[in-house]
Amino acid sequence: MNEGNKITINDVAKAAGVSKGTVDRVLHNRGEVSAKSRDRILKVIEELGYRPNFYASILASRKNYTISCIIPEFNDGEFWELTEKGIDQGREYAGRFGITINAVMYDQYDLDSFQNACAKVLASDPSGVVIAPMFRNETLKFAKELSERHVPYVYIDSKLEEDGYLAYYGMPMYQSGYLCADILTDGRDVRKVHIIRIARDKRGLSDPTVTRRTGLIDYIAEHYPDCRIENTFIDPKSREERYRKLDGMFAADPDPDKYIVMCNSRVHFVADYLRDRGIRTCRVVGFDVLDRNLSALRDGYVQALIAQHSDRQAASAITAITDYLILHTVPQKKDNYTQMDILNKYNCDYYI
Amino acid sequence: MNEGNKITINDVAKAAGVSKGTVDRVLHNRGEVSAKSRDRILKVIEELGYRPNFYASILASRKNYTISCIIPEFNDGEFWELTEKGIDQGREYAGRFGITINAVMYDQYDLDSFQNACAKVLASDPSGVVIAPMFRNETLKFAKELSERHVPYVYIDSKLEEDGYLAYYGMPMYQSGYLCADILTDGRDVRKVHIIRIARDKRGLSDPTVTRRTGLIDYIAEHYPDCRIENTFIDPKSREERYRKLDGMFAADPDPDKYIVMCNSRVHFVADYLRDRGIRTCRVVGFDVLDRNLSALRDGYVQALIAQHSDRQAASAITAITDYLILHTVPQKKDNYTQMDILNKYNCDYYI
DNA sequence: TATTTTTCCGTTACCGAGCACGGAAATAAA
DNA sequence: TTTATTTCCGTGCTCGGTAACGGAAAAATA
Repeated sequence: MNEGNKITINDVAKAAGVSKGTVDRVLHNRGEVSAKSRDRILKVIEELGYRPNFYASILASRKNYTISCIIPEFNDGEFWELTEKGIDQGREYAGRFGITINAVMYDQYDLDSFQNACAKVLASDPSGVVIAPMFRNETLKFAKELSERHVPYVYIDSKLEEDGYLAYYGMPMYQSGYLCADILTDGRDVRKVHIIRIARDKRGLSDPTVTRRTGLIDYIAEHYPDCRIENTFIDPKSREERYRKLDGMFAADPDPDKYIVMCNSRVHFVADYLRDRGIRTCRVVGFDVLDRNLSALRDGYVQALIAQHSDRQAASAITAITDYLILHTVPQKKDNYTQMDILNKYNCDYYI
Repeated sequence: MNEGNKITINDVAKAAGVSKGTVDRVLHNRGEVSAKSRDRILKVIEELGYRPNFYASILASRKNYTISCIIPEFNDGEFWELTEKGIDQGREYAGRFGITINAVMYDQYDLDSFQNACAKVLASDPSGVVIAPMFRNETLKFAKELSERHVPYVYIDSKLEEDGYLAYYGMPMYQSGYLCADILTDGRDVRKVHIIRIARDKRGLSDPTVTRRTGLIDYIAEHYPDCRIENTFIDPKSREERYRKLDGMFAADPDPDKYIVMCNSRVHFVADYLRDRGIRTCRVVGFDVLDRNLSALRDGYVQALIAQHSDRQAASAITAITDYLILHTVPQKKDNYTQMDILNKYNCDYYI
């Protein structure tokens, strides 16, 4: 609202008995103001409820703000593509305030790559940072550096156990696993659940879906104490390997009505297998709205997807920093858990 | 982006060999410009890719834009409350551009009240209008008047079969009914579905949920050809009357495992009844996230809710008009169907 | 006390656009 | 041809801040 707020910097100056130059100096902590007039001006600002007009401000100051976004690199159709879309949305908003957004990608399986990305961003002297962290220690170090430089930063996707960040936007991981189990079992007489997991070759990598899997397992334990859980590891790089593993899984379990779940966005691997083998008797649930997952959903090889608007997470992160830089406002809530969307073949086409 | 775009009105003036005053005149069609220089200026603007700086613009022009929102009035906890929240969000966005939002409510069961609201809005000479229409003919008349005055207007919730509107934000009603039926039946052996409907005393009112009910019925017919559908009408004003009707319904149908659905936001009526009667054997599905519906969901008297972000619809509508007024941009898509959210007890707490 | 150095603050020229005002040039009327 | 009207356009002030510049007053030093 700009209505009653017609108080300008000149009004403040007049009321404080100084010139607007002096008021501007205290507004921006530019020094060269005596303690006495500083206090007086501050008091007047308070009393009058002065709020600077940010159009005038942006117009006059030829500042060049930059927000850097650090996210994992990706191929077409992969999870992080949606995040990049959100960055584009954020760019549009921030662009209106003359803020430049630049995205820096890293290999989420390579620590060096992450370090490089962080170093590059630090070197570019950003006004704000959005980060999707994958390596705990490195991120903590990075966050500390940002804090010391008073650079605001926002976590997306996941966050760390420190509290220097301006905000966090992500999904409640544990609950998403719990929810997923509920949808998978669907009140039926479930005796066994197959969790398909990605075989991770490199050690020392934090698996972001472990919390989710815990939620899943807890639900099963609470609601289906007699239900067995079986893990099958597949290789994201090799189709043949995957098919061999899944063939093995099907051979070992004679029951054709299987309950299959994946805790990450790669459920299309399972769907492809089922399609090729002509298997339609399984109930399959996975996560995230990749194109390949959606078509599996439409074709009936996947019954449900749990989705999150990771685009909105990124966009909100950029908006938060923009508002912080321009309007000097802090997000209403620091930790923002985005909703968990349940998609099936009847509502997925309207998911935007 | 404002980066490469450093071309100012002065650059244009210089390039066209006129003064900025003249450029400004053609920019705002204020006349008093010869056809010759007009064309030249237009050409230069095109060539240079000039985009006016809207900070400067807003700062200089002391215009007073107002957007009026016409929605049904409501009591605490009712459906339209969420829309009003969205209006507040929109107000915050629009407020940044010095735009005032004012909401005008009407009695959705009273034509006169709607007419009054429209007349009042027209009299206030708004810069833009957001409307949730309930009365077809009156709305058409109103829309025509707005078109003639070149006042942009946006439909929310539902729209009409004319195309003068700037945008529309709402739920796909038919599909929501279809989806609802899928969730209600849930792949089970359903023989009978009870639709609980609100008894409408006044005639001539368009029931916005009729399309939704059609989708519901179509799904049943396609997937459960032998399933019977039974309608029960209840009175929103009288609890006793409702209980009598529902008692009757339960008495007439001996099967305790009933499938019950409501196509509007009042499913809490059913939940209250079930709670009071201690009935936990039914599967109940309804619409919209009222507080009373949510607690019914948590307590297990309702199994699922189909929700829409009607707050975002309103906020988007206001954003669209704001951007149209300030940035002179038109929404990417004219018809925007918001996603249908499936809520159960495990994800409803994260629905925001 | 005279001089140098700091501290502190007012003045002023912008930023990019909107618009009122007044006047020159072109046209119409005398 | 002179005068009255139009048509058309440039000038200059404004909006609310930003920040460089320079100078007066106060403090420090000689």
